[in-house]
Amino acid sequence: MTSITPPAAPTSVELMDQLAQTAAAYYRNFATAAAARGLTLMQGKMLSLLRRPMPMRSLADLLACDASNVTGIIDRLEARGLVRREADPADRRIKRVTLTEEGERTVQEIRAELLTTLSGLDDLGEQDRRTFQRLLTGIFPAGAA
Amino acid sequence: MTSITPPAAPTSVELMDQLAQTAAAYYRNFATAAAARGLTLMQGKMLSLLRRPMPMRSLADLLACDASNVTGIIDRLEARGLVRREADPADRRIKRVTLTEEGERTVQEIRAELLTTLSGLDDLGEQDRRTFQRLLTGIFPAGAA
DNA sequence: TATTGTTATACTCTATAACTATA
DNA sequence: TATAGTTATAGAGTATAACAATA
Repeated sequence: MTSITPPAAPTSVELMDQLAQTAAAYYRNFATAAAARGLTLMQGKMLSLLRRPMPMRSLADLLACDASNVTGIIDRLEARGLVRREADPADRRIKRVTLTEEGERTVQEIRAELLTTLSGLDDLGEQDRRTFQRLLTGIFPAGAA
Repeated sequence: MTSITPPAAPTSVELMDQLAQTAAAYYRNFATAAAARGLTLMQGKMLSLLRRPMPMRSLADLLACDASNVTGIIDRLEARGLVRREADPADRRIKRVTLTEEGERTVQEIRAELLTTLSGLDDLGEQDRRTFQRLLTGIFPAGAA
């Protein structure tokens, strides 16, 4: 046998553990970028969701949390001038949450800083980028990701 | 031009957004598995770290949080009989946190349930497994992952 | 002097339940 | 009746500061 044995492919459990490490690192870096602007992780996540004006209810659904939590988080973001509550002309029960200009700026700063911590992404070739996207989208059953 | 244009490879920003989705899905599933045993996300994470007995201080470092937080979380896990505080014979300042038998069982149950939500992993071939591991370990700079 | 762990404090996040305004 | 959002409440996570015990 002169052939070189390739390294064993990782098991599902090993991949799960690696995914846990990566998910933890992602949130650690996200929280750091948010904290640099005086925001908590949840406040930063909330801002990141507001690419378009959205009802409080939708934000609760996206965060998979109770609607009552959103009230407090939006309260604090509004007090800091990062978001606004606007009336929905079509349904007066609904309040649309909108980013202010400072809110937009803050989101962009957080995303830019996070992107620098993900420097490894820039070095990937086209094939790796396609594969990575396919793998990331495919590991959780439809609807869970 | 009769050739088929391949789909454009995702940009770094698109991959970052996909990673955010996947990280969120991971913790959502983890929290669900922990909640099924009456545990919070942090309590579940703490148990998962205890593959070996560890000083409180090490747990704080691994969770990237202040040491004072660990006291409360371990208090609640100890009150439920899932962990024990043991003296370190070599350094009496240190308390080693150890899983009880029920704690071990609980960790294994959570991991098993989480693995079923990651059913997509089982379908990956050897090449995809190697690539996925390489990509997950490479996107954060050394020390941040 | 430095380190480990705890306590006290204040703030944030979280789910539950009850409430209002609107549909 | 049902839905959107708020309030009140209690429990959990979080950082800061101060402390006791040990190194």
